[in-house]
Amino acid sequence: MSVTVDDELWSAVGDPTRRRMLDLMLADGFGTATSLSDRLPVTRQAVAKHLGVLHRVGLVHATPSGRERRYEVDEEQLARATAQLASVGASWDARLHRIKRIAEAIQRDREN
Amino acid sequence: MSVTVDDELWSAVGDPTRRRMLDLMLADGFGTATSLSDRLPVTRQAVAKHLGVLHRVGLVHATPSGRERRYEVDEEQLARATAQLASVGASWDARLHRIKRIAEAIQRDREN
DNA sequence: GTCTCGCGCAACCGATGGTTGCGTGTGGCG
DNA sequence: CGCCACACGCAACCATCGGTTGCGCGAGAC
Repeated sequence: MSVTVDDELWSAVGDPTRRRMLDLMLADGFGTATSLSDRLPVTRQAVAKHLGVLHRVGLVHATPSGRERRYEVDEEQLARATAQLASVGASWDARLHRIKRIAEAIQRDREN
Repeated sequence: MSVTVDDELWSAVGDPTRRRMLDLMLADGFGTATSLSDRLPVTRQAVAKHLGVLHRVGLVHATPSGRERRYEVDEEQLARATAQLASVGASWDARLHRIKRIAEAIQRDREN
C-alpha cells in the first residue's frame, strides 16, 4: 500500500510527449530540441521545456556539441522509472488477484 | 514501437491523487467523494472532479445509494491500465537490454 | 418537521503544456 | 574574412487542469 512512488519521476514520464521523446532518444541514441521537434507534433520550444524537466529529474543528460545540445537518456534513471511503473502495477495486481489474469491476457493480446 | 498507448487511460492513472484514490477504493471495496477526501490531503470537490475523470475513462462506475454516490473500481479497465504500464516499461526494456538487469535489481531491492 | 449531511455547480487561483516572437552565438561557406 | 543560416535561450501569452472556497439543494436521521 501507499505505493511510495516518487511522484516527480512518475509525472515526468507521465506526459505523452515526454514519453515519445524518450522513445525517440532511445531509438536514435540521442536527440536535440530541433531534431526531436521535427518528429513530433509540437514546436521546438515545447520540446525544449520538456527536455528541461527530463533533465531536472535526471532522466536525460545534455552534452553541448558545437552549436547544438545533445540529450541522451540516463539509463539507470529510466530503469528506476520503469521499476516504479512495475511496482504500481504489481501493487494493484496484489489487491485484485482477478486482475492479474486479465492483465496478462491483454498483455499477450497486444504483444507485437 | 510507437507504443500505441491510450493517452487518456494513462493520464487518468498518471495523477498521484487519482492513484491513491484507486488504492483506497481497492482496499475498501468502494468509496464516496467525502469518504475518500477524509483520507486524502485534498478537498471533497477535488476528489469529486477526479472521480469524474476516472468515471469518464471507465476506471470506476458509480451506484447511487441513498444520499451518497458509491464509486467502485472497474477491474477489467484497471487491468487494461496496468497492462499499458507494463507494455511501456517492456518497450523501454527492449530498447536497452542493460536496463532490464538494473530494473530487476531495483525491483528486488524495494520489494516490501 | 426540522436539521444535517453529502453532493453538485460556479468562480477563482497557480502550475503546466503549448504557442509565437525575438535576440544571440556558433558553424559552414563563398 | 565576412556573411548567412541554423540551433538555441528568453519572454510573453493562452488554455487546460488540479486545487480551493463558497453556495444552494435534496435526501436521511431524529
